[in-house]
Amino acid sequence: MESESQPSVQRPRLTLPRTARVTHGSDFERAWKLGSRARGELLVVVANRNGLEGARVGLSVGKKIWKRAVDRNRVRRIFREAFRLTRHDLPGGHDYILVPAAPKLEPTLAATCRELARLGPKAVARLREKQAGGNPAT
RNA sequence: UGAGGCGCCUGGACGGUCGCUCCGCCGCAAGGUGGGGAGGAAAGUCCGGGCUCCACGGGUCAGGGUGGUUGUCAACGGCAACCGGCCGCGAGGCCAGGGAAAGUGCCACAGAGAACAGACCGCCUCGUGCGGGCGCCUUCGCGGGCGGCCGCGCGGUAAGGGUGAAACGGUGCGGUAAGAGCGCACCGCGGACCUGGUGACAAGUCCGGCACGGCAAACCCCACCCGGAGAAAGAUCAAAUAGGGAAGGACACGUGGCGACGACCCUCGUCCAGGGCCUUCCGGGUAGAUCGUUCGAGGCCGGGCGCGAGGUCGGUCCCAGAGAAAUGGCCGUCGCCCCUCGCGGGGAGACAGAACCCGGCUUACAGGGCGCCUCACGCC
RNA sequence: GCUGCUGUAGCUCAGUGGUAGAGCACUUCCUUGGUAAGGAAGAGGCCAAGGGUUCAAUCCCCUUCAGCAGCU
Repeated sequence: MESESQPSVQRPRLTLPRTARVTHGSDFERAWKLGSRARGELLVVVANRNGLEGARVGLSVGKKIWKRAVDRNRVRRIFREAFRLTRHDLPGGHDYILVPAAPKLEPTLAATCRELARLGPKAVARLREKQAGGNPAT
C-alpha cells in the first residue's frame, strides 16, 4: 500500500471515464453469449474481447440480489470503485461484466478489489483457452 | 410535578484528497478552471390534473366512481369551516354521513313469537262451565239458598320472567279483576306552522297517539362526475444490409405483352440458349443520435383580504437532470446516542435512492426540537 | 413504466354473510410371521396482516405485506 508513493513506476491516474464503461445492450449480450466467466466469493466476472485498447466495465445487479434500490446502488458503487482502482492491472482489450455472486451479500471495497484482481485475469485466460481450442478466428 | 391531546420542524456539521455527472468560460485537442448535484417521504401507485398521441356529429343505454352542507382549488375520492351522530371527565378523536311509506331480497341459532307478530312460564276471578270441600241460613231429614276458598277448562291480558343482535315506543303517576297510550306529564317518534341560517340544520308552538325494526361497504333508486392510452407517450435526423420507385448509362440479341413456377398464346420473320449490371436521386424505415427534459398551478421575503383551506399585490432567486443509468471511496476534527464511576478508549448512526412534471392520500422512519391546549395533585 | 391474479391444515385445493371441508401426509389400533395395501379412530387452522360495515366477516369495503403472471 505504502509503495504506491514511490515514483519508480509511473502509474496512470485512477480515473474512470465513460469510455471505460460498457454502455450498450449489444455489448452486454455479446459478453453473455461469447464471454468466459470466473466465479468468486463476492462476484462473478464475465470477460469478453472488445477490440479496443483498454478495459471496460459493465455492472449487472438484478432485483433478486437486493430488493431495495438503495442496497443495489451500494453494491454497484463498490463494484465500480473496485474497478476504478484495479483497472490498469487488468488485461486490456476486454469488457468485464461484474455480477454479484449471491443474493444479499454486503461486499467491502478491499475484498472486492482483491477478488477482482484475481478473477479478471482468470476469466481472460479462460477466454483465450476457449478461443484457441474452438474457433481460431476472432 | 405527573399524565395526556393537537399542530409543526429537523433528519449531523466542517475540512482535505482521489473519482463521477451537468452547466458556464478558456483551449484545435488532450485538458484546465468556476459553479450545481437525492427525499420528506424520491416509496406504494390509491386518486386528481398538466403534457403527448389516438379516437370523436348528437343523444340514450351499459360500465365505473363519488355521496351531510357551504366553500377552496387547474382538478380531486384532497383540504377548510360548519351541521348531525358516536366515543372521551376534558383538550379532542372517529364517521362511505343521500334514499328502507319505488320495488326485490336477507335476518342463522335460540325463542311462544322475527316483520300483515306472538302466548311458553305466568297474572286475573269481572264473566262463564264442571268438580271438591268449608262457613252461615233453612229443613225432622233428603235437599235448597247465599257467601267465600281450591283445582281444571272456556275467556281476558301482554305489565313481569325467559330467548335473542333486535320483541311493534321509554320512565313515572293514575287506572283496572289483572292489564294495556286506556288516560295524563316528560322524553323519543311523526306531521303542520313559524323564527333564525346561503345551506346542512337548529330553536319554539300546536297536533297526532305510536302507525314507520335492521341491512343499501345486498340488488337497487336518486343526484353529480368519467373517451382511450401513457414519456418505452410523441417529434426530428438517420448508417449497414435487403427491398420499393424514378432517371441516365452499359452489356446483350432477342425484346415486349397476356399469363403462370417451367408449358402455352400473341406481336416483330421462326427456333434454341440466356441475361437482368452500374451510377445518381427520391420515399418509407431498423440500429443509433438529438429533442421532449426541466422555469414550474415554482421557492423565499414582505404588505394588506379571509375564522380557515386559500387568494392577491410587490420584491427577490434559479434550485439535480442521468440514460446498462452521476450524486461515490478514503482520511481528519467537532457534535449526538450507547458501554464505562470517571479519564481514556471502543461501538452504533433511522426510513430510505430522482427518471416527464405537479396537487394530494397512504405507508416506513433511530434520535432531537418548537408551539398551543386539557386533566390531576401540590404550593403561593 | 403500466396492468392483472392469488394468499385457507405439513402439501395440493374446495367453500360460502351464520359452528371451515376434501384428498394425500401424520399418530394410535386392527389385519399379517413381518412390510405394503386395506379397515377403524384421532390430532392438526387467530382462513396473509391491520382497520371498517354488519347482530354476526374466510366471504363485503379500505389500507398494508408477500408471491406469481402479463404488456411495452
